[in-house]
Amino acid sequence: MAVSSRSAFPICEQFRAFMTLNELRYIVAVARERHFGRAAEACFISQPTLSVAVKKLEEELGLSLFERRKGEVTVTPVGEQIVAQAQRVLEEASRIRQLARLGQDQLDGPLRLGAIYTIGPYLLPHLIPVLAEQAPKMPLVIEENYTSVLAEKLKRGELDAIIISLPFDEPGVETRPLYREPFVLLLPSSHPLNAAPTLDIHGLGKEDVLLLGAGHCFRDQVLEVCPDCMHRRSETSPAQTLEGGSLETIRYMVASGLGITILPCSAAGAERFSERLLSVKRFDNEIPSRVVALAWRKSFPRPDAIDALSQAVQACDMTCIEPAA
Amino acid sequence: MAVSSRSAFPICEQFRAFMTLNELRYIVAVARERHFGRAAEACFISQPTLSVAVKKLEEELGLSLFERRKGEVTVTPVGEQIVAQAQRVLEEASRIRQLARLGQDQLDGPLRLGAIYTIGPYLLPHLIPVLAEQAPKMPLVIEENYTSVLAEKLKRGELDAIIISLPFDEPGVETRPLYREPFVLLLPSSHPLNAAPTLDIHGLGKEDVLLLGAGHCFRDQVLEVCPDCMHRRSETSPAQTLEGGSLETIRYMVASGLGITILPCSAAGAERFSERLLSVKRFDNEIPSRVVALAWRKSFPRPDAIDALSQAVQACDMTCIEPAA
DNA sequence: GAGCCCGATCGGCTCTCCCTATCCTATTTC
DNA sequence: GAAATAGGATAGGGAGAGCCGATCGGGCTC
Repeated sequence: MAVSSRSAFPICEQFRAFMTLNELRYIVAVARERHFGRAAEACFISQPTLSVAVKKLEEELGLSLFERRKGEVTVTPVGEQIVAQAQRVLEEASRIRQLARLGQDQLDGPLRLGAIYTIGPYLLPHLIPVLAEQAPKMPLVIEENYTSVLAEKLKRGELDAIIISLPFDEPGVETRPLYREPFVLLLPSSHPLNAAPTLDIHGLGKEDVLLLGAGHCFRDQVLEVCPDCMHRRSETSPAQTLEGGSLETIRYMVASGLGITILPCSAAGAERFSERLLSVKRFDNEIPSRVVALAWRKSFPRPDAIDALSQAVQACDMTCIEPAA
Repeated sequence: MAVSSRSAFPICEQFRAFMTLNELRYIVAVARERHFGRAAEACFISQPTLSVAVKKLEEELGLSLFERRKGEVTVTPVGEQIVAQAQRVLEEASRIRQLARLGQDQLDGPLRLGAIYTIGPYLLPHLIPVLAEQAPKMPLVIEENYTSVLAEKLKRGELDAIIISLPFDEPGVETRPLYREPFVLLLPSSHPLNAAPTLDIHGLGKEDVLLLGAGHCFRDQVLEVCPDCMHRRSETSPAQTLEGGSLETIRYMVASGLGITILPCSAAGAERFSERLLSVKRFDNEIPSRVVALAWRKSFPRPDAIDALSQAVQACDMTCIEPAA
C-alpha cells in the first residue's frame, strides 16, 4: 500500500506548512482589535474561522498568543513578540507583491538582441529610435554576428532575440517573419548593364559578382538564386570572394570598379555614394529576395518584449526602401 | 440564497491568500537547484506538485520567475529579486518559530502573584526561595492586599494568581486548595488560660480577643468560629478592633498585655518573642482552621506556572508548622 | 530511431479552510 | 432570578487547495 509522502516523512517537520500567511494576518488583526469578532470582520472571515485558525497556530507554536478574557482579549507577552514578528513577515511578503507589480512590465529591463551582419547595420539605425520611443524602459544590448553564432547564443540564453534571415529552424526556437526585402544589383555607374532595358538574375553569368565570405547566410542566398556567380568564381576569379568582409567593404570594391554585387535592398544605400560612381538596379523577372525574421526561445518569458520588437521593426517599414534607381 | 463571503467580496483581493509560505519555499528551492526535479526532492514533494505550485505563484504575480530551458532552468531578472525577497520572508517566518520555541517555557517570565495580608508575610518567605530554585526563570512580582482587591486585580488581568483563603468563588476563576492551617490562640505568658488543661474555642467568651479590621477575611473567619468575640466587642470594648492593622501589630498588642488573639498557626511564630512574654496554645476540640488556596483566571495561559507555584507551596509544608506549645 | 531527461498535464484523492448553526459561560437588564 | 446579550468555542458539512502517480511531449544522446 502506497503511503503518502506527507505521512512518510513525519520527521521532516520543518518542511510542513506550519504557518500560513493568512494565519499571521489573523493574529495581527486579533492583536490590533483585541476582539475576535471584529478581527474576523476586518479579515473578511467568520468569527469561528478566525477562532479555529488562531487556535491552530497556537497549537503549532505550542503556546498561547492571546488570553481570552471576559470583555477583552489580551495578548500574552510571548504573543506580543510573535505578533510583531508576524507583522514583519507580512510586510516582507507584501514587498514581493510590490516587486512583482514593478516587474510585471515586460517592456522594462534590457533586451539582448542579436542581428546578422547583413541586417544589423541597415535595420538597427532605424529600429533603435523607434523602439526607444515605444519601449523607453527597454534598452537594447546589441550583438552582430553570423547566424550560427547568434543561434547558439540564443539557445544558451545569452541573447534574448535575434534577427536573422529565413529559413531558420531550431528546436525550441520560435520565429516570426518581419519583412521581405528584395535583392538589388549594385554596379559602377559606368557599367554596361546600366544601359540594359531589363535585368534578369540569370543574366549575370559573365559578370564579376563579388561575394561575402563563407558563414554569411546572405552569400548562400545569393549563390542559390545565382549559381553562375559561384561557377565563375571557382573557375577563374577566386579573389572575388571576400572572406570575413562586409557588405560595406564590397560596396567600396564595386565603387572601385572591381566588379558588381548583389545586395539586399536595405543595404544598397546608393545615395551615400555620388551617382557618378555607383548605381542600383532592380531585377525585373523573378525578383530574388529574402525574408528577415525575428527568432526567440519558445521559453523566453517576455512575449510582450518580442511583440514590441517586431512591431517596432514593422514600423521601420523596411520593405519600402526604394533603391535609388 | 446565502453567498459565501469569499465570492461575496471579490473586490477585496488583497485579503486572499495570494501566496503561501510553501510556495515561497518552492521557488527558493528551484532557484537554488536550477532544476524542478531536484528542487521537488529537496522540498519533499513530487515534481508535478512543485511545477503546479510554481506556475500558480507565477500566475498570481503575473510574471515568469523562471525560464524552463532545455537542460537548465534559469531565473529571470525579476525572478532573482523575488526569490531573494522570498528568502527574506522565510527567514522572518522562521524567526517566529524561534520566538515560539523560546517562549514555550511557561516557567519563563515573571509571574504576578497576590496574597492576602494574613498569608503573605508568613508564606512568602518560605515560598520564594523554593520557587527560585524550582523555576529560576520565573521571578515573582508580589502584591499584598485584601481578598476583594486581589480578586478584582486578578479578574482585570493585573495579577496572574492570588493566594487567598477559602471559600473563594468567582466566575471565570479557578481555585486550588493548598493547605489547611489550624487557628491557634496567642496569649501573654502570664495569662490564666495558659494553665487551663484544655482549650475550647467556645470558651473565650470572657476574654479580650483582639481582631483585625474589617476587610480582612481572617477577621470574619475568626468571628465565624467565635461569635462571642464580636459580641463582647460590640458591647463593651470597641477598641479591640484594630482598623487597618496587621497580625504583627496585634501580636505586639498581645505581648503588651492588651488582650489575647486568634491566629493562623503560620502567623503564630511565638519563637520570635521570648517565651516570657507570649505563648501559643492549640485548641483541643473542633480545631478551627482555614484553607489557603491558589486562584487564577481560567483563561490564564500558563498552567505550568500555576502548577509550579502550587507545588512550591506544597513543598513549603505549611500544614506542619507546629506552634511552639 | 530508441531511449532518456525533464518539465507539463491529467485524474484522483485527502486534508484544509471556511462556512452556518449551535453551544457555553459570563454579564447585563428587567 | 429569569431573560436577553455578548463573545468565544465547538460541530458538521462543503468547496477547493494541495498533493500524488501516471502519462504526455519536446528535445537530446547514442
